[in-house]
Amino acid sequence: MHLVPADRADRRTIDGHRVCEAIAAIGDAGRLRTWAERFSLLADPNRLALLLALHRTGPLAVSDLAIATGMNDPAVSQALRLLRAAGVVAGEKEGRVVRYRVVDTEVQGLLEHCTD
Amino acid sequence: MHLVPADRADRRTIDGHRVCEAIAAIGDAGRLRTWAERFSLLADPNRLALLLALHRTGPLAVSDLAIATGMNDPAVSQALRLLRAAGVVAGEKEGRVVRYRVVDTEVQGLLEHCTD
DNA sequence: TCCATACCTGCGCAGGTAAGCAGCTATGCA
DNA sequence: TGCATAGCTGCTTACCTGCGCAGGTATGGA
Repeated sequence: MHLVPADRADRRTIDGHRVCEAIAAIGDAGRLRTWAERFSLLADPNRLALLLALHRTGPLAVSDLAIATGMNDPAVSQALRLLRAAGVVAGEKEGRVVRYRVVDTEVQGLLEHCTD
Repeated sequence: MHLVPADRADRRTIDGHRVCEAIAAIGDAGRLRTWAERFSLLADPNRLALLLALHRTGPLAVSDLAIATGMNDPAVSQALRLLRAAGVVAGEKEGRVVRYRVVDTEVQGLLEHCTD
C-alpha cells in the first residue's frame, strides 16, 4: 500500500502504514465534498428547524413555516430555495400555496439522528 | 395545542393545527443550536477528512494527518483545536507526538452515516 | 549545548454567507 | 376590474470562516 501522492511522498511520517490506512479511510475527494455540503445545509439553526418541521410533520406551506420557526417570509423562501437547489426539498404548488417536503433520503437519515 | 408564541399569534395560517405540530417537531431551541453546531463541524471537507481518518483508523499524529489529507501542519492543528474545543476529539501526548481520536459519540454516529 | 522535529499560535487576507429591506409576480375573491 | 394574499427575488451590509505565512514552545537526539 503506497497511497501517499507523489507530491508529499518525501515527507517524514510517524506511523507510515497508518497514513496509508487513513488515506484509504478518507476515500474519494468528491464523495467527501458531497457529504460536507450536506452537513453544511444542516449547519444553520433556521434551516435545521425548517427541515425538522418538514420531516416530522409532513408537507407545510411557506408562511406556516415562517410562523412555526419565527422567521420572516423572505428568509424562509431563501432558505427553501437553497435547499431546493441542493435537491433536499421539493415544493408542490396548490393554488397560491406551495407545500414543501424533504425528498433527499440521506438527509432524512441524518434528521432521524437528531433525537437525543 | 396553542403553541404559537404571542408575538406571532395574530398571523394568518394556512393549516393552523399543522403549525402547532411543526412547533412541537422543532423542539427546544437550545437542542437545535447544539445539533446545528455539530453539523457545522462536519461541514468542511478538510475537517470531515480528518474526522473520517481518525474514526476509521484510530489515533493518529498531527503530521500524519497532514500528509494523509494534503493539508499543511498549521491548518491541521487549527482544525483540531476547533474540534477539541467543541469536545469532538481529544489528544494524547506521547513524547513530542500528539495522537488524536474522536470522543463524541453523536459525531461518531454521524460519521458512520457517511458510507454511501 | 546545539539543533531538528512535532506541534501550536497570532495575524491578515480573501471568499463566502446570513439577515433585513424593498419591491416584484401570481393566484383567488368580491 | 380592483385588491389582498402567498411566495419569490435582488440588493446591501455585516459578519464569519478557512487558509497561509511567520514565528513561538517543547521534546529528543547528536
